Amino acid sequence: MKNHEIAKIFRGMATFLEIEKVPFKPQAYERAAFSLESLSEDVGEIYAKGGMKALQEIAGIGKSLAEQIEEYLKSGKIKVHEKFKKELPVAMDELLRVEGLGAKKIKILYEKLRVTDLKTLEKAAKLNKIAGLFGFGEKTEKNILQGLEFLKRDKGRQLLHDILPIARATLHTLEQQPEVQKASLAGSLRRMRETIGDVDFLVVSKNPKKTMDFFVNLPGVEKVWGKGGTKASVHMINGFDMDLRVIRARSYGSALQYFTGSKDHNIITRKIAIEKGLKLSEYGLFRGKVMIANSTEEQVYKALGMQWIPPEMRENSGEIEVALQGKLPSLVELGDIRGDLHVHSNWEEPKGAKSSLEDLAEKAMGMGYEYLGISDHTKDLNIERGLSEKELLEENKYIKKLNTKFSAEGKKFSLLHGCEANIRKDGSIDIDDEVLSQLDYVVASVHSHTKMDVKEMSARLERAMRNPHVDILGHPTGRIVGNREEYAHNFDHILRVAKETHTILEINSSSRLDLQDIYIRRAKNEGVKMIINTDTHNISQLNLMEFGISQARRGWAEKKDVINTLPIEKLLDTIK
DNA sequence: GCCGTTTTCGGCCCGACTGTTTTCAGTCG
Repeated sequence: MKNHEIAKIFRGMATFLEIEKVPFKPQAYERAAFSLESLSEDVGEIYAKGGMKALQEIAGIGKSLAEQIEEYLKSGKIKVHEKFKKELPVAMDELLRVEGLGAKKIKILYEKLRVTDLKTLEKAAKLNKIAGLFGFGEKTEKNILQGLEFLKRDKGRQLLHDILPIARATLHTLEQQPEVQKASLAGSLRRMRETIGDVDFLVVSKNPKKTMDFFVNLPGVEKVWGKGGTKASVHMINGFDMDLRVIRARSYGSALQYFTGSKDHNIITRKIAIEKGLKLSEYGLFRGKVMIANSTEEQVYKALGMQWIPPEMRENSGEIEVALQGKLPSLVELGDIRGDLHVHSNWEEPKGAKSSLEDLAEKAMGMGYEYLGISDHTKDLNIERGLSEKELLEENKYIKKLNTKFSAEGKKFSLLHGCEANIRKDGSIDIDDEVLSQLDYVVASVHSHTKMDVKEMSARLERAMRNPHVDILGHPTGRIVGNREEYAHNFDHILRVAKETHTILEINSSSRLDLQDIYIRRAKNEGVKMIINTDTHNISQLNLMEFGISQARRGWAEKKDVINTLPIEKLLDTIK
């Protein structure tokens, strides 16, 4: 897809124009970049099909930008961009990551000191050359050095799974403070993004100063880098940032709406306010000086003429249009889930750390589940000591015995028995059909030979999905957030075959988060059913379900799209 | 540079904080 390449150039153009102090054009380029990135079709194809006219139908693209896109498609370059790059040949992306450095300062640093990247910046700062520049001072130079230090340890965006527990613990200690009346998570964490840049807290406090002092002295705080009357920001030793905003109780709703974002979602909501002759800020929705709505998010959205939008949807990917029409989907919730069908037990690893079937069942019952599906690895996967046909059948017998016991004890709970079979290189399954047919269900996953080309992989997945015993395609695209790229695949092809064969696509709740939200949305639109599983390898991971739920919600999935919201009989019917 | 059923011209999201250029530009979210 050329979309991202062109978007990146447009972002660069926005930066250059900002430096030149050209009014309004930077935003125009930013908007166009964002618009290209959220496009599901390749601009090359759009152009091939409909020419310049089709390009100009893309939001934020007019005559001039359409010409630039055409130029890029034809030559791989855009002249104006090349010209700007020549004028300011610096590693802009890299330098912009330094806290407090923006495009304009970077330009001065280049012109006066020939700073082109982080290395030359550090050198200039250490030689004390920055402090004397016009517009710079001692403090700025010191901040740049500290910014560079932090950048070295900065882990960048961190996994939601790692950050959420820390953030919740911090939220809890904030709530314990006697002067704190209300507190909430905000930002990308409240939207449950896959990765988190920094952690945002919102509090209402009877004593803002006291709360802020408490916050900047939390254990793990390495540096306070901003502290005013309403806001404090800290760097944590673990390499991420946390922000605290103290707000008044009466504007809690508008502040929560504002600080939850996303930025693009907010820009649109503010524009809608303007169209209605109103003004929206974190302090409220106003007509002139008259406050119209501010105490709850519901009030704010309602006054803008739309439904309250779940945070997971607030990415400016069409949610506002739908909310204005009053047609938001009713997203799947954690409470809708009746069971989990991707769970590994110690049957595959008798002396290892995995849990027994009894323990897993007990925990699942405690969580209110109606069923839990055991899906141990199968024989091709040596690392996890996958089960042979014989071992699977033994496990099957044992599970049947346990179910008899549960029912004798009057428990409304069943263990289901499946397996997570391997999809071999040629698309065959590593367990005999005869044995597969005796299980309640089969999850099939790719665990090997992931470097195939699209065509081979498509044929491989198709063959697996066409196996009549395969019910669920496990972690369908093979990605692991921040760790492994998805393998080459054609998602349209996966969807087509899944639809035809009634194969269920898994939403894996572990750090795979596979399917991704954009794929979930496409599966939903095609009517392909999904299942949210945890892929539990350790009993505590049964709790990961909430991450799969948030992923599903970010993909606009509803209860009806997710089969493990069904009672057991209907679930088994659907699988068959 | 884009956009429009109030407009083809005149608008374009909003506010806090910092440091430095004593009144505001740059940066951030």
